[in-house]
Amino acid sequence: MLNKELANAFNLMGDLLEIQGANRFRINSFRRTGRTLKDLIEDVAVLVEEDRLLEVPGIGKGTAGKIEEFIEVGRIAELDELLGKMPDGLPALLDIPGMGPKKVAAVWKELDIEELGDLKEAIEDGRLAELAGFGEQSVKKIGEGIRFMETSGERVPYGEALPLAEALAEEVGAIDGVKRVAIAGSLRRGRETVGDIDLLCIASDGAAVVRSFVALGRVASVLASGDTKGSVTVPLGSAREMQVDLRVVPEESFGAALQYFSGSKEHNVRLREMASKQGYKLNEWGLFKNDKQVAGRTEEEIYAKLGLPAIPVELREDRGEFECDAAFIETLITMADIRGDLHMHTVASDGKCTLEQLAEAAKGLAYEYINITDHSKSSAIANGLSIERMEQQIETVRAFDKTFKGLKVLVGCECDILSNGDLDYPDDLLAECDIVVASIHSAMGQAKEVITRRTIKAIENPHVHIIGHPTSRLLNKRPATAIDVPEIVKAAVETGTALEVNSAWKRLDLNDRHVRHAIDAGAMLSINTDSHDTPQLQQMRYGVATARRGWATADRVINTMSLKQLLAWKERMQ
DNA sequence: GCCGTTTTCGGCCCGACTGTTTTCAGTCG
Repeated sequence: MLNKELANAFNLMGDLLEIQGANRFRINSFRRTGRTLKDLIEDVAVLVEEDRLLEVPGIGKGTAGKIEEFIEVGRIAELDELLGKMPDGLPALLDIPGMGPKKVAAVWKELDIEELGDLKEAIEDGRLAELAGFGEQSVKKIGEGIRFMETSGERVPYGEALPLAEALAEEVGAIDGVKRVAIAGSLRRGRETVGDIDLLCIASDGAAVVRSFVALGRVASVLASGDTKGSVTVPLGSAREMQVDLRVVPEESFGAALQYFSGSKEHNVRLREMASKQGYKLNEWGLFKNDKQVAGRTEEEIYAKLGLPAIPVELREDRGEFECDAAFIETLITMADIRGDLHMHTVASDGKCTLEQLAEAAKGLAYEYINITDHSKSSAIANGLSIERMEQQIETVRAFDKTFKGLKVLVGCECDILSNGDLDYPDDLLAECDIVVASIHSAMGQAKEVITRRTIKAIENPHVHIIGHPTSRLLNKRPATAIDVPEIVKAAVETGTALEVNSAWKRLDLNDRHVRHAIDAGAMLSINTDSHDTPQLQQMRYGVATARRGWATADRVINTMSLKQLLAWKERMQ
């Protein structure tokens, strides 16, 4: 919580300084600190206590002092001072597309605009259009920006944005003269949520392609339309809109453009700095030495010229990826490593399909095994199985497995971790299962110590193999519980219990930063779909992307093991 | 404000699009 509060404080300081027209490098520095704090898994107070704050890249004497000040007295004097100089509602105006620091400062100083409502009034009554530098077009654009901000709302989950992006990519591919289309941006990096969709294509006549793009049937409004770039909004569902950007590049620049528009911004800034130190210039058109292009057709050749391995796109967040070597990259988990899925539900509890349907669908994915995990008795809403029904389920699945060809069907359960940390089934019943997933589905509001202790108790049960969706968050719906992730990781390392990377796009739990922490600490993972219907088995790719973002290697993921290895791993645990 | 394989001072990524400008500033990614 402290990390987040501090991150917000530093970001706000950045905003306030920007409106004031302060040194932009100082502003960037505060923003970088804000981002670092948001990314931090460890409690920043622990870093302060152990005197390790200055070891964090981007945090120097100045920002460290402010962090310590905040921890000691709960305030940052400079922030208070800045806040005193301008209205509370002003920084929020920076979020409006088309409104930058200069324009926000102008409307405040010239028109006394202090918040969004004031700005809307000034648009209505024509005062804004009269302001120097704000012509009719600017006002229209700002009005549209406000409308977009109000309808787009929160960032869109990966699993919702990707199908839309794939459909759009297909439409762009059908435009005359387009040779190749790619999805770039945070969507390509596999971020759990995205703000917009970035598309890239090869074509010689950029202007013509952009004209066709902004005229596509599903386009709601056109934000920009030039010779190489078009920017539009498209509806997502009934009430929301998403921004979609298309860039058109020639074939020899495709790799450079793909690299550039895949980001992240932070990764690219570092890469360009590295290029510049080696006497190159890097931009979206290629890598240049003395104005001569030396790379750019593929991403790989750019990284190679700069003496770097081909850094996988999921790692490009400036979280240490420039230091990792090619041998490590080879070992990162891929979809091809996945041999089975260990968490799924049938009609016996709250699933929509039968055992047979799941097994057939999984066979189609060329898996070696699946694990059937219906809910336990306390999950009444999910039609959890009583002890008697669970005993019956074990017999049913075992009998089915005997006759089903081409895939091993294991029998397990998703056993509730009760509010006191006890499991919902007795040990002797759990012992009959192949793989047991234990998850929290109740009392999610417990205090940090309570819910952490509760989970550790389940981790310590020798019949539990996997902790399902450890933080219980639902993207944009329900925040994570107060659980102390470093603590449960520590316990899981000690017992050998695997932590789940739940691949359902609404969950992605553990998230990428948690995975990175778990991997660094030596924990084992299990990437599962938690499918309640056969199409959901396809969501494995979201979990694998999340695991890659957390630097997970295949040898640390239990469902990359062969069936024999998996069962041996399980025996060793006990 | 941060940082160092030219550096403890002097840098700090780079180009496209737009609008209101008559040559460029602001915004964005």
